Amino acid sequence: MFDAVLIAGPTASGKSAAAMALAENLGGAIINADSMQVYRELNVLTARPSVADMESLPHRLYGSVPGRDAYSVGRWVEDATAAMEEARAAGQVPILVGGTGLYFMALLQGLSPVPEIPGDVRQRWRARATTASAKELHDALSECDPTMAARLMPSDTQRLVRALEVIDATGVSLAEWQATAGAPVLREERTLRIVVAPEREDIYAAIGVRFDSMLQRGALAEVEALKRLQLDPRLPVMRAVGVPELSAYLAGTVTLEDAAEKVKTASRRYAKRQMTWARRFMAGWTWIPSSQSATSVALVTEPKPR
RNA sequence: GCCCAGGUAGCUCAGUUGGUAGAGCAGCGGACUGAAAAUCCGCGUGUCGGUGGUUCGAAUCCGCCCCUGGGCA
Repeated sequence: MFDAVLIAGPTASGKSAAAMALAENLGGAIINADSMQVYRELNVLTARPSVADMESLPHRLYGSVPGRDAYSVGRWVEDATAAMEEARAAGQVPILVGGTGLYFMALLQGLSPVPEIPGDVRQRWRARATTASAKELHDALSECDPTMAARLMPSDTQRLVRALEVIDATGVSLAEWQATAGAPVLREERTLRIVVAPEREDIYAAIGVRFDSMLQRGALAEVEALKRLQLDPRLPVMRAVGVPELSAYLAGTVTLEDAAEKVKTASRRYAKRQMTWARRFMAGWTWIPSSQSATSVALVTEPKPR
């Protein structure tokens, strides 16, 4: 049997249904591998599994983190590792499903052992990034860490900030930290790896339909409740696809129609990025092109248990 | 029916005194190690509504026709 099953794929591809089918067949526990479905406040907008689904089969790491936290790959690897152990202890096969490619990579390759950056250092650079231009950040990085400065695009604010906080807090270049490979949590050959990837036009169509139904099921109320928490707009929850767009509508800046179009566009672009990632890093996985993934996945699992 | 304003990239529109066209958005490709649903990089040929004409040369000037919007009857 496998140590774990990994199911990746773009948004609205039908991964969750595939995971459900598999979990049922194998006696598995579903573990979330999606950076946004972990947030408590985001439910309909992130297409989290329904309450009925979560009750019928074991699910972990869904809505387990408060939006005020800035979650991270590092924390997820820890959480997922613990969740997998719990599943195995209960005699269940861990089935990790989600759209966050980086999370799967971290599990399979491990994360370089970069020390945790103190909150105040982190805050300082992030605050700095809101006032300083990318160019200024890049200049600052060139001063203290020319290696990373040369490696990064001078416009890549987010990575510049990361490089800055690391050199600032540890005195060592992020390049140097990353030169040390991390320890994989899972051995690739002991996993079943599946990419659910329907035709692009099918995904795009599904995205449109799905968002319309999200509106029906209370996406607006969800964003309204989130707004009431008055969280820092830079936090990950606040940047989930749909949150900024629907907030703008609630603030009266745009019509609902325009906001909805924007959300769909953002989702399409996200799906496209996910596909790029999958082509690059998941080439050796089992690709299921059909959107009838639930049944296909069940078939894939039968042939070769090794 | 007449008058006016338009018809240029999938969409919204630029296009100076005629030298065969370019922005934004969309779309496509790519990068990716603790914010990753993030962040960033790259890609612009399209009967310039149609058709005749003027000209060495027409998206640009002229005629006719078609379509859209507005006005007058």
